[in-house]
Amino acid sequence: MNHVKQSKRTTIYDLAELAGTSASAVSAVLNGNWKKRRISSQLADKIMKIAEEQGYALNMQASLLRREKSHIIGMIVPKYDNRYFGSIVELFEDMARERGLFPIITCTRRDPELEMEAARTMLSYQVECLIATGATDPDRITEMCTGAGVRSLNLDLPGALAPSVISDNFAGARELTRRILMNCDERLGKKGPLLFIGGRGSDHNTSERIRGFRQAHADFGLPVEEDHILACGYAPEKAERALDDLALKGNALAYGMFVNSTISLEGVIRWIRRSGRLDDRDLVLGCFDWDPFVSLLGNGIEMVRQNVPGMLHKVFEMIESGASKPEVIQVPPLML
Amino acid sequence: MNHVKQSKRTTIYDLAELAGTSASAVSAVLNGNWKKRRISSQLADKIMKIAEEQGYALNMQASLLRREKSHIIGMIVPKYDNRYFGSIVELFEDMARERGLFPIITCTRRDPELEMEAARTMLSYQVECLIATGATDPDRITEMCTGAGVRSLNLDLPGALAPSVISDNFAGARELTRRILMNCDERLGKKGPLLFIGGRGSDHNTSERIRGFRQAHADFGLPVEEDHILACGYAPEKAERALDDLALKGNALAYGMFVNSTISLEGVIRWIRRSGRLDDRDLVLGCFDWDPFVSLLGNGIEMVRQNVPGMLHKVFEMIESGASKPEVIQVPPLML
DNA sequence: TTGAAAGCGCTAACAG
DNA sequence: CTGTTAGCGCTTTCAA
Repeated sequence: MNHVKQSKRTTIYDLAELAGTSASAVSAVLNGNWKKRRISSQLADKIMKIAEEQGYALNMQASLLRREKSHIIGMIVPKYDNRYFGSIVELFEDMARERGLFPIITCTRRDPELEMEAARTMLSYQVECLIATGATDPDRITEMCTGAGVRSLNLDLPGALAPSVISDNFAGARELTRRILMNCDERLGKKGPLLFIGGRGSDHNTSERIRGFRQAHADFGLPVEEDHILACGYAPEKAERALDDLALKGNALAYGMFVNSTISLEGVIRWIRRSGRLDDRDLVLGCFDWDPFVSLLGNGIEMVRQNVPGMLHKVFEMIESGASKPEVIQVPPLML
Repeated sequence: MNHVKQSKRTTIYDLAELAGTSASAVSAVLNGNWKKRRISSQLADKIMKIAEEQGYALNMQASLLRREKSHIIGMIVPKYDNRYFGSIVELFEDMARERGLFPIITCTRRDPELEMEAARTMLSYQVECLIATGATDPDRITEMCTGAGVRSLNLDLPGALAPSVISDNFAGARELTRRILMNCDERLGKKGPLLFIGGRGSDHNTSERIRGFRQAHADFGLPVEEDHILACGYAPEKAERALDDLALKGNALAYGMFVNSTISLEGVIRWIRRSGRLDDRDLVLGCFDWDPFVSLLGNGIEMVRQNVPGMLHKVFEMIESGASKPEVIQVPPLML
């Protein structure tokens, strides 16, 4: 049954026979190098017409096997469940296609093993370049790629072995913190230090943001309360639980919070609504991430939006320039 | 330079030479059919070890060219910018991998030409099956696939030529409308008819939802005001403009709205905030789509969540059963 | 202006 | 238990 399917597929030999010519002529015409081969436009037209009629579709596997370059570019991405990664993927596809590349993307759920498996699979598909977005262990991926003679780049989270394009997390967090502190003062007349919540303490972005958070406090001569830094992970429930724990310990809650992602923000808002401990009019929030609904939440939540087009332009710039030195390019996020 | 890259790639011939054996033995071992070929576990171990050391990666192109089945499954999807399509893609990848298939996904931005181009490309990559999700012209895609002897399925939006798995839009919309009407009554003491906003009147889902919307009105003995059906498209700005137009025409705005997607809801909420015409306490909303932030908006917005796992299970069930008769399977959405 | 032929890396008979 | 061999469909010299 599957054999039938196979034998049904039209090949260039079929077309050649129908056109009374050779496979190589068909190949040349189909690839648009018929003027280089000085094939008569008569023959070219005839071949094109027959291909059309037969619904011919190239067998990419055969073509790529013979060709020297695959024109395939791979990307791995942790999740599709927020606007940030969604827009990265959508724009990446577009930009790749514009450049005549075929993008393949896969989601690895922040799982190091899945990341490696996905990377290996992409190498099997002969990707020319692999972009590791938000990878938990980018250097292992780079090593694997290098071993196969394939370039790799890191996006969103930096690695030590390949070029990395990331947001300027320190500066962004410092400015966001400054704004939250100002809002606290203006809206509530409070000058207390803030709470930091969300993210993984072990990942570079979170630690840079914590550094910016501390710096902004220092800029105002404010202390940072150590137990108010809650890098509790990304899932909404984790943020909820962390806030519960803090409240249980009887710690005074801050008047303002720096939330490390929209995903964590979900949990924070849910906690606020649920706990009834604080009305959201008493609380000033800021979020290092962007989602259109957040601005509609109506609490004057400050947001930092990562500059996705800016970062992807950098990525393709480096791909095109052939850069492979492990430098870190920081792209300033947009303050909204 | 690229030639260097190529020649660096280890092949099974290299491994065979290093192991002092033949390429076919290496192939068998690497594919796990060495017991079928009764290769000594000694040799098998040796080959595995060498492959590991050399960082060998299969050349999928060569493998697929020779194999009869590609194990590649394709999906086209309109957008990545909302939770619905995000979760479809994420779960689809998982379920495909669980079944030993390699998923390739591409985003076609509701553009019929891009859809066809993407489908053609996927055929070139020898997909065994193509899922057209929310396609603007699913039947053209099916025709193209059929011509190449490839199966296709429609998801989210139905087609006439292939099996389709969609939400039960009529029943969902009817129930959602009922709830909005009840809320209007309970919260505002109003029994007036609702406004329908968002979507494309030409697409099946929207027209089914409008049918459910009408039916629910009929159930209550209410009229539907024809100029209150605004199938203005999906983008937030379109919803905003449509509401502006309606207001400009001096039409009385409804007390309740049926919003056809979260994307449209963005525009609706923005319009409400901007226009100052109505405070959101005076307005009852319902949305045929789900987003975690919407429940946090605090206006008691009713939502219908499409049953993504349910739909994808149906999809894979049909793939596995080999179904190709053009029936439409309706999966009830979840009422939240 | 065109065709014949080699071979990309792999798999699956088949022949030991 | 293992190796040799014939292609999969295509691109690309090379020869005519």
